[in-house]
Amino acid sequence: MIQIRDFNKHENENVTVQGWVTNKRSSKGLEFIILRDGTGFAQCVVSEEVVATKVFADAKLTTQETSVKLSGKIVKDERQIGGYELQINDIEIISIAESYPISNKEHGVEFLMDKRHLWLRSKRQWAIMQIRNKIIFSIHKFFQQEGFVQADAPIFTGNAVEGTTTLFSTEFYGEDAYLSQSGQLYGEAMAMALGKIYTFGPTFRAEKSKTRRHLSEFWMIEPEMAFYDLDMDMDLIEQFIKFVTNEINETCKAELEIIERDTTIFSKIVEQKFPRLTYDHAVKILKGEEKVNGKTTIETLEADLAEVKANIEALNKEIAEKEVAIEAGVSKGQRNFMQNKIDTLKNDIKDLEVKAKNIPEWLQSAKDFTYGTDFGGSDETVITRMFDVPVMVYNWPHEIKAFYMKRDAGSPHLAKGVDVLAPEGYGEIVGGGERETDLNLLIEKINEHKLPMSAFEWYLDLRRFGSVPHAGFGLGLERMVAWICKLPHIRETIPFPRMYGRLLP
RNA sequence: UCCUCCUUAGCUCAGUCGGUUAGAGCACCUGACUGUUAAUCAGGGUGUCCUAAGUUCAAGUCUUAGAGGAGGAGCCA
Repeated sequence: MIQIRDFNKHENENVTVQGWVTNKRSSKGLEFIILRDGTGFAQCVVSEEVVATKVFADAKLTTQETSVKLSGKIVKDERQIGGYELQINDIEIISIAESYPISNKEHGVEFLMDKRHLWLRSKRQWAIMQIRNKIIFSIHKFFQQEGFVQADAPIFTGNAVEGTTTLFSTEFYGEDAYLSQSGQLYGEAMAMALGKIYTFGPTFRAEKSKTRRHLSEFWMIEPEMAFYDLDMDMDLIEQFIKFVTNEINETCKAELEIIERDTTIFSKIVEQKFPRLTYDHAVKILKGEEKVNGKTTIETLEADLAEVKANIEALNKEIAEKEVAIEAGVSKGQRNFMQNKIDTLKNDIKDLEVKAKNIPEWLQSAKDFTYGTDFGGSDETVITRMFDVPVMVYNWPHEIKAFYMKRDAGSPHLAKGVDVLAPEGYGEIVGGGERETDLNLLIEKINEHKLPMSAFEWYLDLRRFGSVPHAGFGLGLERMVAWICKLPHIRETIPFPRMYGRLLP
C-alpha cells in the first residue's frame, strides 16, 4: 500500500492505493477517477479495453466520496497535478457514498460552514490545512533552533490580563474562572526560570466580533525572552517572520499553487529589511504629511481609486460585448459559458464597487486621525499599502497599551511596544514589546487600569526577585495562515472555527 | 451594542413599474463521444419565494415586526 504523495518514487511500478473518489469524468470506454487519500490528489484511469468487465462496471458505480482501494501502474504524465497518474487494473469498493452535498461548483459561505466537516475534504481546504501544519512546524523549528523552550501557560485563569469584558467566564470548583485571553504574564514568569521560552496554545476572546479577522478561539504563539530589549525583540520578530515565510515558500509549492497564491511577495519578505516606524512617524505617513518612495498616502490611494474605477469600466464593457454576442445568437454551450462569465464579472464588479466606496472613506479617516489613539482597521490598511513587506510600528502612547509595557525613560509618554502589520491589507499579526521592570510604575498602572491587585501579587514578585529587562511578542497563528495563504476570511484557517454564532459542527 | 446589505429549486443566483402558468446554470438521471482536467453535446423536473401581520381587485415584488445569515464599526492576534 502506498500513498499518493509517494507516486514519484514508484514510476512504472504496480501499486495499491486507498482513498476517496473526489471527482469523476467519463468518456466512451474510459473512466477518469480523481482520487484523494489525504496526502494528495491523483487521476486514476480505467480503460474498458484493458480491465475485466466487473472492474469497469465497478468503476462506473463509484460516486463522489465513495471510498475505494485501487491497484494499477503509476505512469508519468506531465498534464497531471502531481505529474503522475494511475492506470488501474483492479478496483475494490469499500463504501459507496450517498449523494454528496458539496459539488465541484460554487457554494455559499453559510452552506459550506454548516458542512465544514465535509468541506475540509475539498482540495483548497486540504491545501490550506497542509500549509497551516507546515507553519506550525516551522514555528517550532525556528524557536527550537534558537534555543527556546516550549512552556505552556494555563488556560483556566483567575484574573483578566487587560480587563474582564472580553473573557469567557466559567467555573472552577466553585470559584469564578475565565478562559485565558493571553499567556503573556505566565510567559514572563517562565522566562525568568528558563531564559527564552515560547507558549503555543489556544486563546479565547468573547468579543461579539463578526469580521474577517476575528475568532473566539484561536491559537497563539507567545515567545518571552529574559535580557531582551525592544530592539532585540524587533530583530527576533523580523528574523522569525522571514524564516517561516521562507520555509513555506520552499516546502509548500504544490499547496500554494492549488490556492493560487502569488508567491513573488515571499522573496521580497526574505530579502528586504522590514521598515521600523515610530508611532509618531507612522501617524505622519498615515495623514499624508510624509512621503514614502516619493508618494504620499493620499496620492497612492487616489491612484488606486482611479485604477479601480478603470477596472469597473473595463468589466462593464466586457459584459456589454458578451451580451451583444448572446443577442446575436450563439450555440447553447457558448451561451452558457458566456452567461457564467458575465455572472462572475458582475460579482467582480460588486467587489470593486465596495473598494471604490471604501477608498475615499479610508482617506478621510486617515486625514482625521487623532494623534494618541490606536490605528483602526482601515488605518492599518493605508499604512501597509505603502510598503511591500511587513511594517513594525513601535513607541506607542502608553495610554493605549497594556499595563505591563515598559515606559520609555527618555519620553515617559511612550511605551516600548511594537505592532507588526502584515502587507496586502491583513493588518496586525504580531503585538509585543519590552516589559515594565519598575515595581512602583507597575503598581501605579494596575491601579490605573482598575485591576485587582491581589491577583497580580505573583506577577509583581517577578520584579521583586531579580528583575531583569525582558521582552516578547504574541503571534496569532490563524492571522499568519490567512496572510500567508492570502485568504479572504480567517474562518478557513482552522479546521473548526469558533466564532460568534458558530458552535457547530 | 450600533450601522449597511442579504434570505426565491438540493447548490449558486436572476426575477424590470405590484399584473397571466415562477426563471437560468450547476447537481442528479438517460443517451452520444476512446484522454478528460469544473470535460463536452442532446433530452428529462424540481418551489412553505425565511416567518407573521398589513396595504391592495391583485404581493416573490410595497409597509411593519420577528428569525437566520453576511460585511463593517468598536475591540483585538
